Parts: sequence; C-alpha cells; structure tokens
Amino acid sequence: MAHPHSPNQNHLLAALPTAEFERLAGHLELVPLRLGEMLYEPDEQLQYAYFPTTSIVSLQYVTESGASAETAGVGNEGMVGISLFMGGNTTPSSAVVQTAGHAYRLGRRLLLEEFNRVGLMQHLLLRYTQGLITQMIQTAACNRHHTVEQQLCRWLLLTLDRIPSLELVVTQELVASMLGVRRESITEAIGKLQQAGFVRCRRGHIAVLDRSGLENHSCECYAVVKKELRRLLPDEQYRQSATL
Amino acid sequence: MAHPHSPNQNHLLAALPTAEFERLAGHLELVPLRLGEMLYEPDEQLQYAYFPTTSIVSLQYVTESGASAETAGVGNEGMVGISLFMGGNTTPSSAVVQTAGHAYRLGRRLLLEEFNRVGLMQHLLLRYTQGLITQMIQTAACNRHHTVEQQLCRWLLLTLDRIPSLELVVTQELVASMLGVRRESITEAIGKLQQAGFVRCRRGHIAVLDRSGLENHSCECYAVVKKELRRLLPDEQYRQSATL
DNA sequence: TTCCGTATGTGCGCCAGCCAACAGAAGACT
DNA sequence: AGTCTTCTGTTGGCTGGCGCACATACGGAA
Repeated sequence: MAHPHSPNQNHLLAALPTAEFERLAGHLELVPLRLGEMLYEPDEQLQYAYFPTTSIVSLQYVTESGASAETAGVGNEGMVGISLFMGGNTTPSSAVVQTAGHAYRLGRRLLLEEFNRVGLMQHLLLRYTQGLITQMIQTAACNRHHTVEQQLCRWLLLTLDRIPSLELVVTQELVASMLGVRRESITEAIGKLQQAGFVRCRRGHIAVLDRSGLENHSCECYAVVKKELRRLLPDEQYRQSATL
Repeated sequence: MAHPHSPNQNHLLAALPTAEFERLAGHLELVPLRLGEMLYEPDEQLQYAYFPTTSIVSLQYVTESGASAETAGVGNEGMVGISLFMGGNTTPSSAVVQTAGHAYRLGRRLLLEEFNRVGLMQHLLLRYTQGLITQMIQTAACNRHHTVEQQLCRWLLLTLDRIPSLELVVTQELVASMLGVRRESITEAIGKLQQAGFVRCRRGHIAVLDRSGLENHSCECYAVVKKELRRLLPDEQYRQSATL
C-alpha cells in the first residue's frame, strides 16, 4: 500500500464496465504532472489523453498580448484532450497543470479505438464533454458579470472539489493568472475572505476553514456547474451499480 | 423558384452523403424563426434540433439577476441542440433567435438515431461541437480581456459571416444584451465605428461598409474562431467533393 | 400628415479593476 | 546563521464600463 495509485481514482475510468476497463488497463501509463507543466500548446497535435487522479489541469486561452484566462478545469472527474475524439485533434487553447499530482495517460490511437467502439466509454466521454461545455459557458458569463471576489470563491470551491485535502497549494500569482486578473486583485479579494474567516493563507498555501461561507460568497456559477456535473457524471461507485 | 428554401442551405445538412441526407430529408420541417423567439430555456427537455438556413440563433446564459451573455452563435454552419446527442438533453443556458429567418428542425429521436448510426453525421456533429467549444472559449477570454469596441467588431463580423447581405437587422439594445453590456456602451462604440467609416446605422439596422476595417479593429478572437471553424467544418460544396 | 412608441444620443457621477512601483517577509538553500 | 529568491501586502493615480436620467429623433400606424 506504499503507492495507492489506481486508475479507479479517476471517475471516468472507474465508471467503465469491467470488460472495457480491462481492455484499457494495460495501456494506461501513470505519469507525474509537475506544477506549471504544459500538457499541450495551441494548435499542437495531441498524442495522449490524460485522466487526472490527484492532479488538476487547467484549460486556458492565452491572448496575443500574453494575458491568460482559464475556461475550465479538469480533475479526477474528467479527461484532458477531448479534441482527440471530437475532431480536429488540436485546439487554439492550452492545458496547464494547476495542481501537481498524477494522471494516467492513454495513447491517441487507443483512445480513439475505444471511443469508436461506441460502448460506455463513448457515452461517458460525450457526457463529460457536455459538462466541460457547461463550465465554459459559466466562465464566460462569470467573466462578464461577476466580481473578482465572487469568481475567486467559485474557483476555490471547484478546486477544492478536486482534491482530497482542505488546503490548496497555489500562489496568489497563479490564481490570478487562472482567473485572468492582476495578482493584486487576488491579494485584496483573498484578504477579505481571510478577514471573514473563510480561509487562511500561508505563502503558497490557501487553507479553507469555512466551506459554506465560501459558497455563500460565491456567485451562482459554482452551484450551476456543480449541479450539472453531478447530473451528467458518474460518481466513484458507478461501476458496481452500473446497469446501462 | 418563389421560395428557394432548401435544407442544403445549412452546411451540415449539405455535407451529408446522398444516402444519409435522403434518410433525413422527409423528416426535416421548415420553420420560420421570429426575432427574440426562445428555442429552449434553461433545463428544459429539448424536443427538436434546429438547422438554421437564413436565421441566426444565440446561445446565452442568463444570470440570476437577469443579466445575459452570449457564449456562441449558430447560423447556417451549424445546429442548435447539441445536448441532444452529447448527453443530458438539457443545459443551464438558453437559445434565442438573434436574426429572424428560417431553419429546418428534426425531431429528437430521429436525430439520435442518425447520430448513433456512426456515419458521417456523427462525425460532422462532433466536429461542429468542437467548433462551438472554440467559440465559447474565445468568448470567455474576450469577455475578460478585450474592450467593448473590440468585442463589438468580433460580433458584427461573426454575424456578417452568417447572413447573405451586408446589413444586419438588430437594435443596439439587442446587441448590448448579446454582449452582456449596457446599451449606452454599444451606442458609444458603434459611434466610433461609424466615425471611422466602417459602418452606417439606421434605426434597427447596421450596414457594414468596410469589412476589413472592422477586422483590423477587432480583437484576435474573430480570426481565431473563423480559422477554427474553417478548419473543422465543411463548406457548401462538400457533398460533391466528399470522398471520406 | 400627424402621432406615438421605440431606438438612439449625451451627460454626469461612481467604482471595480488596471498599471506601476515598492516594502516587508517567508521560506529555501548554503 | 546569513543570504537570496520569490511571494505577499500596500499605496496612488487612471480609466473603462456601469447606473441613472434625460433629450431627441426615427419611422410605422392611423
């Protein structure tokens, strides 16, 4: 039990029926993802799909002037690299590791083969993609209408849902680049959250003390995304109860 | 030749091989779409997929406080109702007619049957969905980083690409609600464009005089979306040249 | 032609978030 | 212990876009 890594830590993989899972299992390769690592760059041909277990990957677009904006995050509920099966094989955006950890990766060809068998895998991946789309829509609306403080709450909560602990390991600088705002704006916003007793910060760490406080301070976007992901996606126990 | 309506005016339908097209043709129903009509509301079970020919439909999210934000548009290059085949059947966002015109609609079940035959239709729809995703990503980034004037240019250009004429029939009020900004901001921005000689406005009409002027004034987002749609999607002549 | 609903133009104060420039301070590394 | 990097807190000025309250003018219907 020294390394309790298992593909089952990823909810999509865990939801596969035994037959489909075993077909893939031998080809899944555990890889460590370092903070800041770029899984793919704009318009670059993808070679692997990544199924995060303990890591979180951020899908973001970087403007010509160098500003960035996250459009969705991927944790153990999902997969990085949907354009492999959606078509086109590339996207104008990039994927960056936002929380270090591990992921299982699967070669392009094998993923496609499995997708094209039109089994549960295809079904799951399409539903998951629908969830991703919801995140993107919500991010767009949130960027337009909500304050940095609200957006920060949303982001903290979504990240929290993807890690086992209550402490995020990120610098304010990094959070700022995810939300596409200035670092100072994050400092100010997180100062307020800290004053309210919702979080406590150390250098490079944000500990969440009062989750429901954050939820109340957040805009509706967190709840909308969360509800939709729950509706669309399997939870961890899926395989046992799968009947489809 | 009184009513030259034809499903072929929609690029997705036009791209289908003859066999697949004829299977659907009898079930496609031509419907007029009036300005402002809502094709679906949040969390409402969809019954039809719509393939616009001369109309444009806007996918938007409306916040709890009533503010709206467009995340992508659908014209004769695409289809409204992707959640029918992606999974879930509903979305938290809505679809509103942004430019009056016509569309062909197809019942839910027939669309699904065709999608699940895993022919060119599935392939096309998935590629199209990838294009939609690109639009959403770009909208999110654009909302974050670009000025209203730039966004207006992007929006005008994208709309222009979906209609045959050079004159848009929209009020500034409507444009404002699409972009999720105040009407006054649009008035100001469009005033500048008019001064620069790129457009000319009448009540409820915006005539584009200098397209490349708009392109220069626009942010990169228009070009990124356009390029990606061109890469992913068939053009009108696809059926003749299709070999796949 | 007149009338009137609706679209458009403008002015004002306001504020969130931007840009730039530092000062302190925590923690990693010797 | 000391040093140095990098992260965090704070300041002040600036501006894009918001909210509100009007004045105006278009153009369809009577």
